[in-house]
Amino acid sequence: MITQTEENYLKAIYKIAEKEKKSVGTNAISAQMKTTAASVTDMIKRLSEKGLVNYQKYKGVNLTPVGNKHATNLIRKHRLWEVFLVDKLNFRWEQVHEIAEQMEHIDSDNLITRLDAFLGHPRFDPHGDPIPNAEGKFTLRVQNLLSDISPNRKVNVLGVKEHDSPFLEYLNSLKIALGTTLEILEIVPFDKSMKIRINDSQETIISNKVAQTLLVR
Amino acid sequence: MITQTEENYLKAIYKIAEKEKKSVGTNAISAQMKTTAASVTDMIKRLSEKGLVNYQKYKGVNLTPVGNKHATNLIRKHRLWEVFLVDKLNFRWEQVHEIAEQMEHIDSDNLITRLDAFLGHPRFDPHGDPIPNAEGKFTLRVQNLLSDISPNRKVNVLGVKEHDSPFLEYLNSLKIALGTTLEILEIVPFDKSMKIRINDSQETIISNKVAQTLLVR
DNA sequence: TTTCTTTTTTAGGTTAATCTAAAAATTTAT
DNA sequence: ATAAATTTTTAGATTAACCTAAAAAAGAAA
Ligand SMILES: [Mn+2]
Ligand SMILES: [Mn+2]
Ligand SMILES: [Mn+2]
Ligand SMILES: [Mn+2]
Repeated sequence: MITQTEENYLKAIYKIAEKEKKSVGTNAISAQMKTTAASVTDMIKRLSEKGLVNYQKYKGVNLTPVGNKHATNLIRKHRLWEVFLVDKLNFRWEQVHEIAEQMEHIDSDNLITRLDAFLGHPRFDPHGDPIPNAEGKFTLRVQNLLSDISPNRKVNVLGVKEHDSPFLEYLNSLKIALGTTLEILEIVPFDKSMKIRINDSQETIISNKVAQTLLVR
Repeated sequence: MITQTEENYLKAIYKIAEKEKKSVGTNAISAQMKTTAASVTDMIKRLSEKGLVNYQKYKGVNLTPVGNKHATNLIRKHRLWEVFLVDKLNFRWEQVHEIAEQMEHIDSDNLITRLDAFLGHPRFDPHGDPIPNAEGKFTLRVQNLLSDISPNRKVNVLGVKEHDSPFLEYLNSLKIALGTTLEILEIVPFDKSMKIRINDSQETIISNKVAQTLLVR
């Protein structure tokens, strides 16, 4: 039996390990989970007892194969529920993350198998994130950060790296969504801000920080 | 903030109060919740602190209006999710209760409003139980126990009073579902068992205990 | 290679939710 | 009305998940 709290820790560890390939430190986890380092040490011991992480004092943790499987399954459930909320219940992309945070803990393999079929086996969620299959394998895709694209090129928005509601609402206000076409008109050398044309109509300037959160091709 | 455990207690108290109109005793709750009487006393104090139940030592509890609203809302969520599982994900009626026990705790009014619309504002769940509206009002309906119907009458199955999976599977094996027509052919005086014809075809004998769990009109 | 800084762990404590065993109150039976 | 049976509460523990403050280890800088 894995508790909801333990599941949240596993997901946090997975997400940190995703970017920093080395072993995951106590402080990084406490930041992600918004708890104290002391609480993390407690929990790490419990996860280690249960065989979900490998742990050596002062050396940080790594997910075991079992822990990794569990973490990817949580991500699978989270993203499938997000698709459900957007495709079937007409939520907008900035509204679904919080609800999916709760739904991902529902425990029923049968439910997820059926949900996946009901949704037509989606491969990406409403933020463009890949949905791992039942074995935990992710679909790979050619994608770049908008910030790495050179001027005078036209690209399509595939995803966003930030699920934060205010950020997504800002994109809404710019009429940027998944599938939107962006043409890079100009890059200001000083701060790397970009002048872009959105869907062949309005022109705007976006900061480099924003360009770094947009995945395109 | 109401915890999942507190929610489960509220629902238990509601269900007990539904049949026995007087105040709900500690033992009745401990039986329903499968805990000890001592644990119930602890929890009752907490619920009372939070204004969800009225409590006097040794006198049992009653839901306050706030507690009652919360309980009916849980039942609303539980039953709506059951409809979703059966109508949209093609689960059978004996498979959904356990999953709905988990889903009923998802906290989002917006979600439930949209789910209700997505399902076409259903008024009854897959077991024939009424779904309270957002204000907690139940649809009333003319219905009787099959055990109270006299011979030579034809009735329709409206609901079942037992959600237990083995019992529902037994009904499946008899080809009895919601909407099924039953004709009472004969009642054995000794044990009140009934000879019935199901959907104008097979004849069977069912015990009085079974006849007492079937709601018909 | 000391010394300073940061990270991590330990020590000790809290709250929610549970338990068993024993005491107290209430209800039922004689 | 007293005794017996039942119900309910209290007392005292346990476990998960958290916290603060202090100690210890590891890493970086002087
Ligand atoms: Mn999300
Ligand atoms: Mn997402
Ligand atoms: Mn149910
Ligand atoms: Mn039901």
